[in-house]
Amino acid sequence: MNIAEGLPQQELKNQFNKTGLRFTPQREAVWRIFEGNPSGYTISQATAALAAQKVGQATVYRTIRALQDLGYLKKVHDQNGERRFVASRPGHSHMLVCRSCSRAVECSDCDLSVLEKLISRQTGFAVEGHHLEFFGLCPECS
Amino acid sequence: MNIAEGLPQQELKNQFNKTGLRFTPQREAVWRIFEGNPSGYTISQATAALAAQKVGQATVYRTIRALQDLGYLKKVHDQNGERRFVASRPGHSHMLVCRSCSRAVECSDCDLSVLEKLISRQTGFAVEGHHLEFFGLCPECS
DNA sequence: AATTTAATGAAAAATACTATCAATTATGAA
DNA sequence: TTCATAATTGATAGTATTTTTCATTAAATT
Ligand SMILES: [Zn+2]
Ligand SMILES: [Zn+2]
Ligand SMILES: [Zn+2]
Ligand SMILES: [Zn+2]
Repeated sequence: MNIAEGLPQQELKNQFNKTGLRFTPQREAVWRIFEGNPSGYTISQATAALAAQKVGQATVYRTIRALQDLGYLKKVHDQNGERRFVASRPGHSHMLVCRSCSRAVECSDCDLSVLEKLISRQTGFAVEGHHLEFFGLCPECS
Repeated sequence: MNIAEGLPQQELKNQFNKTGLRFTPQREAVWRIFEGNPSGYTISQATAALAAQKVGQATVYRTIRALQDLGYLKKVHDQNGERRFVASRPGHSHMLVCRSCSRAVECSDCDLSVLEKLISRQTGFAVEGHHLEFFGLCPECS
């Protein structure tokens, strides 16, 4: 329902360590800018913001990928089709993205089983999953 | 329900002309490779395939964008996250993409109104639309 | 402390995409 | 047809994005 605010750094550190990765100051810096901004960042915005904190470009790319893999960042598309990354909880969910301010809210309600069965019957596909993203206006922008 | 096969070239020509564009041999060549392949192409696959037909790279980019704008190509994501373009009918629809062969099938059934209302109530967002993509195994790959 | 392993970042390399523009091709009016 | 007009093409150059390399640094382990 809500984006990952106030996520204990410890959880993230543990998740990194679990896979043999280290939760370095740079990686923490990357996480912090995302955690603090519900509108997320495009890659170039993130590299710009983090350059000011002396985090190198390659590290930004690598860390965004790692956070994605761990499920703490999800990809969304803003109004003009640009790809953004926003903080999220791991696991399946859907994102709502504001077309005005790009604020993203995570939503874990997911009942597409009826639709999936219908589509499965109609097409013969064995449907295994989906990606679903909503867009509209957030409460502030309405 | 089904991808755009056997689409009369005339319809496409008319759509191009309607906006002052010409349906040139190059554009027809681009359309034909997509029309003939339900798995679609990544940009680089398309440029490679069309280079063999003497269609330049810039023309491929331009034509893919034009076909997208007209609604005859839609963007999907294959199993390893790569962006592909596949033939489609204009208008809102959802794509099912096979995780094995990338075959895509278009599905126009769309009843997310209940879910959208639920999410709207829960988040305060004025939901205006969505992007939904399914993945699984096509009949051939099952 | 010494050893091992992972991470960083500057730079280079590889890819992806866009813009330019002279030449070509289509369209339509006279 | 002929001429003028407008759109398209594609080679090339330019820009942007992403990945790789690798010497150095930092962290963890013994
Ligand atoms: Zn907003
Ligand atoms: Zn879902
Ligand atoms: Zn398949
Ligand atoms: Zn829909």
